[in-house]
Amino acid sequence: MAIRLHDSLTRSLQELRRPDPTDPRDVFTFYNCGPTVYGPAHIGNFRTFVVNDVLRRLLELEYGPGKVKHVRNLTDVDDRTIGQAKKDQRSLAEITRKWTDLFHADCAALNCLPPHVEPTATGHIREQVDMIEVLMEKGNAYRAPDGSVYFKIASFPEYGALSRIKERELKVTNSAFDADHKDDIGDFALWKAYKPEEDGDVQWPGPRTAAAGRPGWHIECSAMIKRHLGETIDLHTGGVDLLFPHHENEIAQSQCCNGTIFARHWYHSEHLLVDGTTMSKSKGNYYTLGDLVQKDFDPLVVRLALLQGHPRKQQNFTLDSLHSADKALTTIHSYWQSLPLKADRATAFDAVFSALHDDLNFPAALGAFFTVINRGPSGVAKSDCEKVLFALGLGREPAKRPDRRIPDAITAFAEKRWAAKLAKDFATADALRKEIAAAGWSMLDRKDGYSLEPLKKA
RNA sequence: GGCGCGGUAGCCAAGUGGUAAGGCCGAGGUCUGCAAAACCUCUAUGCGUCGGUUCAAUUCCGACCCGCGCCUCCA
Repeated sequence: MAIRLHDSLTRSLQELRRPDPTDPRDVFTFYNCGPTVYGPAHIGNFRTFVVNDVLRRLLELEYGPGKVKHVRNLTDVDDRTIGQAKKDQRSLAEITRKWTDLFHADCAALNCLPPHVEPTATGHIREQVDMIEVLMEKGNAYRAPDGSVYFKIASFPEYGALSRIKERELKVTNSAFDADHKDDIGDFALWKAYKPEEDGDVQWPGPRTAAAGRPGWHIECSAMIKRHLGETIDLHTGGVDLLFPHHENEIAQSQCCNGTIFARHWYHSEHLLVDGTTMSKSKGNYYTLGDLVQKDFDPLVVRLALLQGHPRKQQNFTLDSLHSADKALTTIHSYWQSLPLKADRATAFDAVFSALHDDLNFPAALGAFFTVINRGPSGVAKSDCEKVLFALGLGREPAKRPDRRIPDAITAFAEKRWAAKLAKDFATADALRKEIAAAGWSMLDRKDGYSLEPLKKA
């Protein structure tokens, strides 16, 4: 069953290329623009990474193990990382290490598979400089008076094909234009000359004839892709906001440098919104995974919530959607656990996969999944269900909520209530239940005993 | 202004030229002293508004209203 995905360049549904199964060197090459590690990623960022994670899982299921190469970068040098290092009075490396570690922990909590390669911008300075030099030699780039290097978009007639931007509407003021020493407002930096007052000790030797400094943002992806995946890749993905200018610029750089098609397929996922608007640090209206875990939500619940909207549609994130996902996940897992090992209906979940393969239609896939669930476990094999759970990345038991020590007073109340209940003194038992609840705990009775759980926060 | 997306039950959300998947909430029920959990049943004659095409439109076309995103920080 072929995987079809919306392609941003042609704005149509296109089948993804299937690598030759008999040629071990022929793998599907997949690049996903990663985070800038200067602070905690918010769940809007994670929507994109979760969507890409499901995509990667589907590709591996479809093409077989070892037939997909997934690369996702870490942007560890740019205005924001440098700015954060300066603000915290730490080295750039310390700052990016710190936030990279958190990012990895969050990804693991969300059950995202690590990409096969996770290159960093600072680890590929040489590759970036090499590309810039080629672009300068070919006349696609020029040195500005301050020693920076800019890409000349006039040298690339196809510029704007992805974003359909032909004439740039000049919302930008002329002062910004002048300050950047560009020939044209649309030109963008490949290399930024070192500025002692801003850049601290962050600098590298530049391309020939250029000043020392650091790479511009866009060139890192072009260079890392070339290095790890080759000059032409099968799929390039990211959030919609990267479509312009980032991806447009990547195309310009790579195609001018390499003289070949850069990416066969472009895919962009839409934004997660909060209160009907994009979440951003400047608005302060964002949640991190940590925020939600503190509210007692399992990261896997967050993952399910992120899968409840179509990835190419904006999705409004609410705490309510988390409660909904929490219940739904419980149902999914209890169904999964109830399944027999063997079964006679191997095709039970076909509708789930066809929805997934049809442009990652998560809502339809989840709908199909629950339709199977509602039919009951009869005839459905655990292993088939596990394949679905693997694709969705929901296949592990929810992490135990952080065990909170049960206060002795609560234990005492519980013991008393249990005794009262056994003695059929229900009035006392009910009163004690209320006491326990008022203290923030919930007493769950079983046949032969009870357990205590903290009441969920709202 | 340019480019793009969306408006489907209380909330979220898929979808089709022939009269609406699924999840959450809610209601009722079974089961347990109660509570929780689990399981069963029920919940849109209607899909932003107004026109048009059609035997038939939520689905196609047009206009309009409303919301959101991007237009060089941004998943």
